[in-house]
Amino acid sequence: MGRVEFCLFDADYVIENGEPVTRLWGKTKSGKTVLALDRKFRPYFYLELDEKHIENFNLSLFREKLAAIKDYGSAFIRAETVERNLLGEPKKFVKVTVKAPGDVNEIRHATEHWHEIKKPYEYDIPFYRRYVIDKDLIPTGWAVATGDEKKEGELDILELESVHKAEGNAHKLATLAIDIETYGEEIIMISLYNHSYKKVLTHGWSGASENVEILEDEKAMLQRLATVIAEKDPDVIVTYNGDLFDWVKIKERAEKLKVSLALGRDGKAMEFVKRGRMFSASINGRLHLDLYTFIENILADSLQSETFTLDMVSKELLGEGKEALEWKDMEKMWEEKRDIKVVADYCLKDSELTLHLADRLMPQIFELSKLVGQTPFDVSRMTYSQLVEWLFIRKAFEKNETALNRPEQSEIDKRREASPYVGGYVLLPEPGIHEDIALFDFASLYPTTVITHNISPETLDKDDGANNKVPDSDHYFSTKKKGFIPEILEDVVKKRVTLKKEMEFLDTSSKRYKDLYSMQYALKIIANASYGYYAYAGSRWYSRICAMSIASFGRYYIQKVINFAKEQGLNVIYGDTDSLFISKCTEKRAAKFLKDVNDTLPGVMELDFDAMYVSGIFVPAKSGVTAKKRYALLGKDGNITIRGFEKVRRDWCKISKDTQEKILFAILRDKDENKAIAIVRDVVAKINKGDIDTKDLVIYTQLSRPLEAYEQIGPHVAAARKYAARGHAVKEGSVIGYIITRGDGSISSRAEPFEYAQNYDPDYYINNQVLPAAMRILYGLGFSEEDVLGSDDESQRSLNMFMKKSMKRKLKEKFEKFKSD
DNA sequence: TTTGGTGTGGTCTGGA
DNA sequence: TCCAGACCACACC
Repeated sequence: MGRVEFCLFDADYVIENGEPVTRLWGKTKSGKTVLALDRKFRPYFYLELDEKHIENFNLSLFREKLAAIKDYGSAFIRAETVERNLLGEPKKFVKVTVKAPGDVNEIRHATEHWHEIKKPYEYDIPFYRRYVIDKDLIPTGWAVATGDEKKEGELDILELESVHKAEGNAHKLATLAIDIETYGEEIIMISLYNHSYKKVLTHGWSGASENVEILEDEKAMLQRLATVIAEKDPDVIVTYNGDLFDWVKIKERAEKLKVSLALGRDGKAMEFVKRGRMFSASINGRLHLDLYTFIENILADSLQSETFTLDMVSKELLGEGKEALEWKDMEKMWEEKRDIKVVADYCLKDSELTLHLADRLMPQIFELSKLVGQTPFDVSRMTYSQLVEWLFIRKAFEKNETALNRPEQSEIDKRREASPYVGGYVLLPEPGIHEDIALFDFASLYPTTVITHNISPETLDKDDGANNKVPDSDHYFSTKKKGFIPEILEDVVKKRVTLKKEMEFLDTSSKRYKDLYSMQYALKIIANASYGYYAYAGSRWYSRICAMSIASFGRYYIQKVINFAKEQGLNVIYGDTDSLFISKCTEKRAAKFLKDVNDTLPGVMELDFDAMYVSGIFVPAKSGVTAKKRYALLGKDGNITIRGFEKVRRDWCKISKDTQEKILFAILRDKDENKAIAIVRDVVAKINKGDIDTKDLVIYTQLSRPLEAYEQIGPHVAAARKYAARGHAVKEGSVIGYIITRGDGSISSRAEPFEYAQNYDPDYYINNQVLPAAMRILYGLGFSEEDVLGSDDESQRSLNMFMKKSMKRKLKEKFEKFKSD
């Protein structure tokens, strides 16, 4: 009997002789790979008993009935009655334990309409996830196991006797990044990269180059891939879009060329596992991380990249992108079998960047994995709602609560039809330039509201709740017992506060700081997503009333704080949902205000001081009143924080974004309006002259639906159609980069995918791009287009196009009115 | 498979 | 030809 400690990095199961064997994949401190097998654990689910029949319920009869289900007789292992909570209420269930995972659904369907049964529960928890939850194991954390050890080939196998979670130090998983290049159907190159190994596999051309290994043909190259993976034996294989591209291609070609790619540690081939509608590439015993899915699902909102290509994301996250190599040029090099080094370097760079991204993102993924309690393979592919949901499911087990069922499609449709409820409060900003701005915001407003007011489906309208009524609503929440979700969130929020406190005293470049940062970031993601989860149509713990109540409390608190500030004679200029801006404020005054406010706030609700800003600007919207959600703030360090303006939107071209930013610097930092005007004139002149880098003219817009589904053909749709016509894959979610070219007809008809654009329309870029973005700032400061452009004929012509006369008059009226208000 | 509501603004479309 | 409203994307929190 041996005892092994290991870092648990993946879990799955296989069926042997019709019975499931749970497999835990781990890595010991000394770097040995462990495969722990549990042959005892069995799948189960619950059947809630109908109250009307509980008195007459006879378990032995029930067992007989179960045993009589046709064909499944041998599948049953146990049926027992258990008491557990359902939405906080104790209920009676039959726990049905079956032989194999595949039996669960069939038996559930066979039994759910029996008269003594009210409803089945927890029948759709995948078997290995059930295992990890029930055994209280923490993936990417440590486990200690006992059992009989044996060796099977290279693998150390442990026939599990027992397994528990354990405290453990940092682990060192061997990571390898992979990337391929294709030409038509064919794979022409594969690059592999880790910290001590760089290799490019290719075939069919000559010319030696560093790190390049030339194989006889594609088949030999794929075979070599298998041997390299076997030799390097990585725990983690990282790709960028491997689920949808690299592994799909590799599998296709391997099948076509009849190469067996036994990449798994159990000798099995890579296979695609179904996850909802998508498929993920899975290699047994190795963790395949596809960074693209993680970035798209979780990080996208916090990135400013226009597209989430490896190049763009690497530039933003690592400060280093790819070498510029045109697709067409690369194809030519392959066709002519020359410049092998150029192509090889290019391919190697992809896997290098992928590895460096993994170094950066794996800590975050692993922390999420620990927090949610599921494997990094799964967690790295989850959306926000799934992360929250799986955390809740795990906590439900711990608290003897029954996990609620996923809604049926009909129920989802019904929920989607519900009209929106009222959300956050946005205070109309004071227009113009302000100085000495203090910015405050609530620390996690919605999560702390949930905790403070015990907002949970099972506390809703329970007991009397007289002292816990929702503002502007008849609903209330019981305060007698802590709710299921408030309890979870309290844990999350408290942990995060503790981490942030420790971080304050650390050097931001230290290892410890970075670890803590990843941990608090994981907690933040969960806390922030939990509010939306209540109102999400696909949610198990769906409660619109809870969501509405949270928003209502939120409005109450921010308005309360705004009013309090005003009573104190402070100058509130703006606020959005959980924040407020106060101008003409000193740091000292801000500190006093903060303390006074927090003295009045109940529970864990807390207002935070964000920072002092030297100045800031709010400008009029098209409507004539000051625009909400659009402003710029000048920090003490001379940096500018820009929100909402064109500068931060991907559907504006770089030249207009940069121009707008320069203007904001000129106005706020240099306080030089003439400089701002000169900037605009200069850019307009350059556009007219053709003195512009075409890259700066590209407008990026995402397709939010399939190409055929559009009622209105906007520029990005028109460009996408042309792109598709040239044989490119265009689908829902694709980001189209296009340029508006010269000619007659609508803007859309002149939108060309930027790779194919032959020219650009200076009028469009002046009148519809640069000027609107620039005037957005300058108009509110009293400048007209004439002031900005001067009166030389060329500019005037542009100007007249920009502002049709009637339009000009109307806007001017609105602006005058707005100024006098 | 796409957490919620609030808000701005561009382009197209079809009726006057 | 002009214009309002619909459609659409993307920001903020």
